[in-house]
Amino acid sequence: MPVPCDFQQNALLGLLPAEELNRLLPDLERVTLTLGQSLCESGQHMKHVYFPLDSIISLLCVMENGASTEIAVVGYEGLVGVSLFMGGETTPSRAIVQSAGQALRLKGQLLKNEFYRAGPMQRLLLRYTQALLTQMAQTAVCNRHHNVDQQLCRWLLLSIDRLPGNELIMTQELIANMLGVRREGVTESAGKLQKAGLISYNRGHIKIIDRPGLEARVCECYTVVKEEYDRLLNHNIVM
Amino acid sequence: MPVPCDFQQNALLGLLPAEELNRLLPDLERVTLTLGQSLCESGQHMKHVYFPLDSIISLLCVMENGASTEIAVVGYEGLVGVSLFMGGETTPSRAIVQSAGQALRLKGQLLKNEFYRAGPMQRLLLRYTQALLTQMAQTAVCNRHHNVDQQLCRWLLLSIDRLPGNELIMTQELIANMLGVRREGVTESAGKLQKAGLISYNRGHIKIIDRPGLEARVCECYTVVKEEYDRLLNHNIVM
DNA sequence: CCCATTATGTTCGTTAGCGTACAGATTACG
DNA sequence: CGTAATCTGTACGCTAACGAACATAATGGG
Repeated sequence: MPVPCDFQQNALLGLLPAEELNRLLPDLERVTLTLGQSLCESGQHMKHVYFPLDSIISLLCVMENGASTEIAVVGYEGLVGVSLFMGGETTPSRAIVQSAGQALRLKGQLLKNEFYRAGPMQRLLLRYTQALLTQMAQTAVCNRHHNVDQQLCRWLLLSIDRLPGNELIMTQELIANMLGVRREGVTESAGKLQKAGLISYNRGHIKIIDRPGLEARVCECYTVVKEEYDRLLNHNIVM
Repeated sequence: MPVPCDFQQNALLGLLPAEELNRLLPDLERVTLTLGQSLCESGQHMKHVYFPLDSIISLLCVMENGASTEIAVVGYEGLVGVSLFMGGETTPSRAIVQSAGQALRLKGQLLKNEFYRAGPMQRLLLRYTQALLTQMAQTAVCNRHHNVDQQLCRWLLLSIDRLPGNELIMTQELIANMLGVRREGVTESAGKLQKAGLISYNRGHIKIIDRPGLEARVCECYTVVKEEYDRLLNHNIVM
């Protein structure tokens, strides 16, 4: 008897018609992801795709000298492993667990089988991939034109949107890696936000106190991405 | 009697099996694109998709204040309009003709019909979209970590790879818009390249003199993108 | 409880790129 | 041909972010 899976916590799975969902359900395996765990190294084949529940995964572009930048973030609204059904099998980016938690995983081949039925699952995954495209594009322009203060706000909001509570476990060092800036820069920006009473943190625990305040400071990039996700994945879709 | 179309100039079309190609051929319409022409405005529905032949199209992310950054470039190796078959119909980015020339265009609905046959065309377009994802991701990290000199080299190489000759028609002002930097910054970087004997230009005409020299100066981002395109689109693919 | 480890705070000189302003130089066009 | 428009070159002060170095503070394992 299969352990009951709260698949609806993942928005993509929740959008699937019952028929498709029932086909997948027996093969969805619940796993616990730990902070810093790698789900996918650059150029490596993935055995599984992951549907996060309350965990968050960062997609990072890592350069030869070790410097990195987050190009997208994936939570309950998405899945990790689009390259499997897109046909390339691998990607040059890494997938790192940014916030520990649960996810449902599925063998890559089973996802591909479902995808190639060319039914609702395919259309859903493609729209999700387009949303991911938008997030990457907006990250590129944000990296170019906005300062660390704004980017930190964006990053905090994107993260907290994908978590059940209002607290995240994350050091400034790690945030700096994600944003591709210095740790000291994050310390300074975070200090401003704390002084303004928007967040409070100590040693790897960041609490969001005044979310509207953060939204008032964030650059447009956050909103653009959020609205595109809503448009592509959140409304009544003819499957 | 249809005008013969040199469709093979477009690599995507050239990779299609005869059957698929013959189905599309009658509906491919040759058009001339002029510098600066917009093929797609942010959030607007596209009537057609475009398969560039010798033209180049820039995908730009434009912000509220008018500042912009190029997030990807499309030439003979690709097509403009992935959002049509990805299901979102629109995207928040603009598509601007960066180098005048010819393209084949196809009514959006016809492309979608072909895509939904779930055959070789679908698999090809999806792999192309993944290549585009990589280009965007690498652009994001390049914007973060590399200086204008390196980015200009990358931009020049990406452009010249998509052109028949070794000359491009492009002012420094426009390059600055693409890279999302000041015009003066481009003037300075281009001056260095000219002094080093790698390029020569005057008033909107840039000639590549020493391509290996450019490759020696460019950041890894160029190579990563190029190799990923080759891997995804250039080898013997089981259609 | 102590000490090694890890996280955060602060400083300081350096630099790349910005914004602005303006001066030549080339082209387009009436 | 001559004037306006466009393109390119150069200069200058300013700022955000960098790199490096070091201080303080909290945590956790022996």
